Amino acid sequence: MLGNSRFAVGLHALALASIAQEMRKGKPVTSNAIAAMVGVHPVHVRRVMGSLREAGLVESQSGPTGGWELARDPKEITLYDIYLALESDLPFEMPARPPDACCRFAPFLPQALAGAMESAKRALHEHLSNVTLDQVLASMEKCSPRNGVESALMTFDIPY
Amino acid sequence: MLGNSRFAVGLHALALASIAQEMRKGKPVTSNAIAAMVGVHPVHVRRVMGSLREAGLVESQSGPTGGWELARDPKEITLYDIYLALESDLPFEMPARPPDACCRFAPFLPQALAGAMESAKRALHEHLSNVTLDQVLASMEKCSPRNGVESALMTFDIPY
DNA sequence: TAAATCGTAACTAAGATGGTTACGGTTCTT
DNA sequence: AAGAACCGTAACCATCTTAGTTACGATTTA
Repeated sequence: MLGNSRFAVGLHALALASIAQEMRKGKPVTSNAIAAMVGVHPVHVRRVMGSLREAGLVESQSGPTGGWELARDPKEITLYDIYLALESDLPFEMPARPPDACCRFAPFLPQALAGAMESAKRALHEHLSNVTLDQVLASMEKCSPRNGVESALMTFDIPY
Repeated sequence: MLGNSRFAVGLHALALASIAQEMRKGKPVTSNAIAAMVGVHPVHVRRVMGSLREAGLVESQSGPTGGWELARDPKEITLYDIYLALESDLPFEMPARPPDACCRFAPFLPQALAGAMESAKRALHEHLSNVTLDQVLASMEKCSPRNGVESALMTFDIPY
């Protein structure tokens, strides 16, 4: 586990924003709608989306008719972009140890360990930066009957 | 970050046990020694090592001359073995949402999201299961001058 | 002006993490 | 047999993270 749900929430929200953008031009998705659909608190959504906005992935608008919109083409948003916007670091960070607690018999071991952690991060980075939001959405269409998506769109306007 | 230090601590401890095994046949490493070298509390070390023992990676012995030893050849211990022994799951789990909070406009989206998470886990799994403890130790020798390791071994018996 | 939205601070509850102490069980040495 | 050096584990605690909740202000639309 990641310890938190920011990545999953952010990915879900971006997917919703992307679908909404395609289906209801000009009407952004609100935090409340995202929150209800993702199953978390609207304030939590705004916090996550705030990070995504800082990263330039979404834009927000106040007022009625306001909400969240993608700031980029879904083809140009990778899972790594999302991860980086929402988490301080990839997993497999070496925890910083107090200097005097350093391994006393070999300063080379921590270095080798850090190398192993780094290579895990690299592998992950490589994968995440090769999957786009667009691809995730495409996989949704693949695993659902066409009419399933159609009818789903009909209920997109239900009030939350 | 992983949220905790169990993986790093366990990897460090296993590396120490492996080196000790090679250098001081029959004299296992104690929790206290590991704790001092890794920079954490001895009880924390025993907790982590306990999980590694459950996974069959190490064995422990009580009494004076007791301590921790590898239960397997370092060539037969992968980073994935270690990770799995110490963490409940790889990162990128989809958080379980309450059923009635499920995305109401498309049950297919969560499915697609889960697919993206799964593929990240798969990529990570593949990498971790292809790196052995042996390789990590070998990389230590590579990045240190030979006499560095030699002199390091001299101080391995300092009391903690 | 009223309503709907984002922006954010503040507070809280719950859980994770790891340090610390304590005590019992093993095993070796003498 | 005694004592010392280990591991095993429970119990307790402080700290941090996470996310829910409330509240209030700013913005924008109708």
